[in-house]
Amino acid sequence: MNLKSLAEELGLSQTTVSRALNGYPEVSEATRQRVEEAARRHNYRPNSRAKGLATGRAMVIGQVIPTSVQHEMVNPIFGDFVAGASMTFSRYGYDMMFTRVPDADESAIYREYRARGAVDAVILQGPLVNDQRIPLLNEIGLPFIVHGRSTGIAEPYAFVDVNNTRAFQHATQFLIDLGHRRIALINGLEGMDFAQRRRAGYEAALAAAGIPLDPALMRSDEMTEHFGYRETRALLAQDNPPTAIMAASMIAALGIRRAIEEAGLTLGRDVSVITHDDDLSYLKNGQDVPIFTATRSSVRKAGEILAQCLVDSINAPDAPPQQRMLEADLLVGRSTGPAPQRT
Amino acid sequence: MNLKSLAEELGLSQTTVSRALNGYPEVSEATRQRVEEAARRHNYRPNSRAKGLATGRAMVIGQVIPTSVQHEMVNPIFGDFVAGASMTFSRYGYDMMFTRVPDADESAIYREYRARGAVDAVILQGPLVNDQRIPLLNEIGLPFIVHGRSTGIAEPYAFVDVNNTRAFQHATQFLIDLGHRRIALINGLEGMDFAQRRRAGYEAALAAAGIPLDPALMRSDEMTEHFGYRETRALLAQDNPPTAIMAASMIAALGIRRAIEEAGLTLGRDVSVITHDDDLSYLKNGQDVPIFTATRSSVRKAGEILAQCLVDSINAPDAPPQQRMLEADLLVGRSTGPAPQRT
DNA sequence: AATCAATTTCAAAGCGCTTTGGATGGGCGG
DNA sequence: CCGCCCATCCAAAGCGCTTTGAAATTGATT
Repeated sequence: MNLKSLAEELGLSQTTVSRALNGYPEVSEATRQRVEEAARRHNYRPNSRAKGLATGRAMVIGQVIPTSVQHEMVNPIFGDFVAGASMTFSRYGYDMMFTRVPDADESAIYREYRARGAVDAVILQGPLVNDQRIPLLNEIGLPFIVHGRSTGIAEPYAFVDVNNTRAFQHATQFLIDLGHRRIALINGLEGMDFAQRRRAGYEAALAAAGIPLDPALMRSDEMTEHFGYRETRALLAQDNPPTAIMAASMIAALGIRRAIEEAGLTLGRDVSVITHDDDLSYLKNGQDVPIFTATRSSVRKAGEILAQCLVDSINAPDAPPQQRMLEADLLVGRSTGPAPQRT
Repeated sequence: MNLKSLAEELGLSQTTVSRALNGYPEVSEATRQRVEEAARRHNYRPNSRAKGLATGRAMVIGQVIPTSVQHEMVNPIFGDFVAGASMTFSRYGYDMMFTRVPDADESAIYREYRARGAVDAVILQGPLVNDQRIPLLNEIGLPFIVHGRSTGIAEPYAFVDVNNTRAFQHATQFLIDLGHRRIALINGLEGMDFAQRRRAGYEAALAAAGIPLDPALMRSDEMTEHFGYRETRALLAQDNPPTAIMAASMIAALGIRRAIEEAGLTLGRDVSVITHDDDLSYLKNGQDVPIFTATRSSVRKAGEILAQCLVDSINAPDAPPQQRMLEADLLVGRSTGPAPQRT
């Protein structure tokens, strides 16, 4: 069923039927009713491509699937983020489209998106420090919003980010208040902007307490279970092992816990751990009482908010870019306790 | 840059330029070179919507984001599956599109996809036993392929699935050979087809060994860390606790391990665990030696294969539906050992 | 009854591409 | 030198929608 046959059946012109369905005022209420009824009866939906061609809008948001270059790892937050964003987008009639290419040459994808008119805007995931994708997108004129931020980019851009610095500063402070002095940081990849900010928060808290930084306590890599395990094992084998660990993700924290227990130590007593928790649906931090003390910020909610910002900015292209900061909650669970007394 | 201006600049007709770029024979090699050079120079790409409108093909594959109805949980395999599938699709010029709606009324989405002509085919995730989405898709004439299978559906349909029954039968057999007699099953949701098949494999192995089924050892629910933890805790508190556990997912297995260690027991010595491992990029089962003995089958590879099958079937619509079975490997790790002697 | 404005409807153009059904011209055999 | 065929190119239609500009209808006003 297309517009033409629907119009013929109703004895109306395509114009009138189109206007009736799109809520234009210049069509009588009686006619509108009649058209809507017929459309419903035939389950009529305007053809996406034809509509897009006529309006010049794709009603599609693009996203390059965020994989780390190193191990081709898909970002574990991907599913939940998309679930959140997609919820909002579908309410406004947008579809989400994903692309992944072998060479991870993202700039080529963006240029292609633009040239093909495939999308109205894109979401930029996993921003690096001084991420050159941002000037690129501005240059080619493809509207976008960043999930996260990029230190070192001067030009304005829209983003939704968690206040990582503050979250990690508070959390580290919390450990210091518990008497910890040897606090390790198991962080994400150095190049990632969020990792820099978390480290900054960690460092700020230590500095405020007059605790000198110890590079031997700071590790960063891709946030896998194995990374958390490996580094914790190494940390605990040191001469002067940490009594507490700040971790950048739940998944790494699982490995941290494994290493702690394997060493015959008890989480929250011998070693305290605070992790960032993206509140992933498949990896809840315990049921009622959190397993880990955590800085929590729902990535799904971030997706919803980001989608809303993007829709708004598409509808008001001349408005300045929206910038939203989300605060993480510090949830106290069973993985933290007072620093053990030196014997 | 569009076809028209490109043609004007070259002093050719749109027809010729279009043919040159699409590899038709009725254009001289010299002209083709000239056209291709100009297209490259201007970074010309045909507008997706215009091309789709003219050809009647969307070059888009749809997928409803697989969330469990119960807890709105996004399937943790989502990211890796998409990464795999998207790889293949992009090679053939297909984009992937995702939709998620509040009410999870998938049938409405499929009807809409069809009516809008938004996609050429869809991927069906997480099939249930006797999944009614399959007859629905056949009825509305939307090409599709199932990731998994659906017991009880008589009509033919295309699928790519892991041989879950055999995998779990072998794994259970492996435990039996190690002397285990009390083997628990921590399975996915009952309604899921894969859960039924895994249970069938488990039951078959027990039956073959003459071990009676004990319903007290069989649990099923959404495969979260907490579920694994909770049920293992309960199992270990029983009068006659299991000496081994078959688990349906790595994430559940993490909770199982937590419960075992919390009970002061040792994984692989006091309690053996075998889990299914989808080989998720962010949750590798150890580095060199697997942490868990596991039935492994890469969901990313499944995505690649499934995408290939779907592309093939789109290109040969009259061929019978493709059905691919993947075998899981049994990887022996450190989570299994001989059954402890009763004292 | 005639006029005018407002309301309602419509025909046709246009979005950017593919594809059908010619048109054009050069090379070849007769 | 003529006619035919093949290689090469093109004009125009069509995909299904929106939107412009104009026409038809209605009702109120003189």
